[in-house]
Amino acid sequence: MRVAEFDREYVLRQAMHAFMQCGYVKTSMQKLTQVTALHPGSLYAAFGNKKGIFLAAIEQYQTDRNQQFTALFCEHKPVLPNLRLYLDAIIKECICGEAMKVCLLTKSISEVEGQDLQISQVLMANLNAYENALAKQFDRAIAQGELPDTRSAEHLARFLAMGLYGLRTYALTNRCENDLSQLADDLYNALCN
Amino acid sequence: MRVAEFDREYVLRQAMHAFMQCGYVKTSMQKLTQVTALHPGSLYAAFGNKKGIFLAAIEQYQTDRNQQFTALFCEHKPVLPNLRLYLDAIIKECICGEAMKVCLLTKSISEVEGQDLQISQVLMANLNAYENALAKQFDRAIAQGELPDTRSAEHLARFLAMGLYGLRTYALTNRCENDLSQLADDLYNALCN
DNA sequence: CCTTATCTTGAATGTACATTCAAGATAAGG
DNA sequence: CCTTATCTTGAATGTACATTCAAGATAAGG
Repeated sequence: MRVAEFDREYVLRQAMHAFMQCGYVKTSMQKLTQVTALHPGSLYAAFGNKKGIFLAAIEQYQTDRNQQFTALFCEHKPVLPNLRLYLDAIIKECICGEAMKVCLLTKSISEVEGQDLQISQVLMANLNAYENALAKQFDRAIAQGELPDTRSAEHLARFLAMGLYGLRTYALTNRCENDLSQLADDLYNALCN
Repeated sequence: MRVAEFDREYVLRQAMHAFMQCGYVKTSMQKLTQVTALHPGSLYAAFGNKKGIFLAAIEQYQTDRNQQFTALFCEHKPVLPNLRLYLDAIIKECICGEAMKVCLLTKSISEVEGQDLQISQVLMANLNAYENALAKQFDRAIAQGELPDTRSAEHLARFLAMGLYGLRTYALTNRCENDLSQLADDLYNALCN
């Protein structure tokens, strides 16, 4: 007879950004109450515990990323130019100092791998889904004759996923835009030549 | 008039493995006393605090990796076959479930980036040194005619570094040896073709 | 307007942790 | 063998943290 007041998406996006900035362990409940403007009791009522908040934030992250992805790789258009745009967008994220420069999924799996099986499995599932989404695009590119069928779509997707994980990590050591753009070019050429 | 009893290298390697497994924050002093078989007082006397232990462990890690690297890429031999061996060695590390499957430097920079400037800078410096070591090898490969000089050694080193960071992260999501070997092949071909 | 189920509040709790320190142990110099 | 500087020991300390819970607030149904 009283309804929850907060905006779940807003709360989860705030939590998501905190986790991207500080990681899972280092993001304290106190910090989460600050960024969400919710009191501990409310957070625990809504999500159970810190792990519950984290898992819900991962879900929100994946939802948002999916939306961004399907908006860019819209059907009826050639794939490769969109891939270029996608790479450029990622470079931009890497350069701006914001939290979005990291991928919550890869950052988190690197952190919790070997510590929390449940979280690891959720992250692996999400990353595999991402790879499959990439493969779908390569499938389309091959079907439309944009790419030869010498390498399978899965093969290409795997390589691109690896490259993007590496690109984001590399950007932590070198934020020179030229160097990063060149790496994106190399990646593109390795896939499309 | 009494000399420290413990073996510094042994202690740091034990600490190093703990940090690789659990990360910086999640490796407790209690865990460090366990794996090093040293009491808190001794660790604090020797390294100041937890951060001091971590920085010393990073130094040990870099020393060990350097030794492994220079042993493999010995002078007087062609570079490219050694690069292949190096890639194979990394794949092996990724597949075995040990702590060595992660790179302490990239795992740590992903964890502490934005939290501790001093540690970040040490890690960045070490990763840049690694990239330079790779560039040196490509320099030699170009000079010996193993590679054309269409791309600079720095350029090739940057791409390989990115690829290896990505490969290790990708291996956390997919431990299939065939897939990883294929990725290593792709990486090699992107550099050498 | 009143009831009541549900939500919000924030102080209180217990635990895990990094760090300290005083007492005890030990090896080198004499 | 004795002295003493340094090392080792491990219990004690204070802090940061995740979580709980009882009291207060609020909105929907009647």
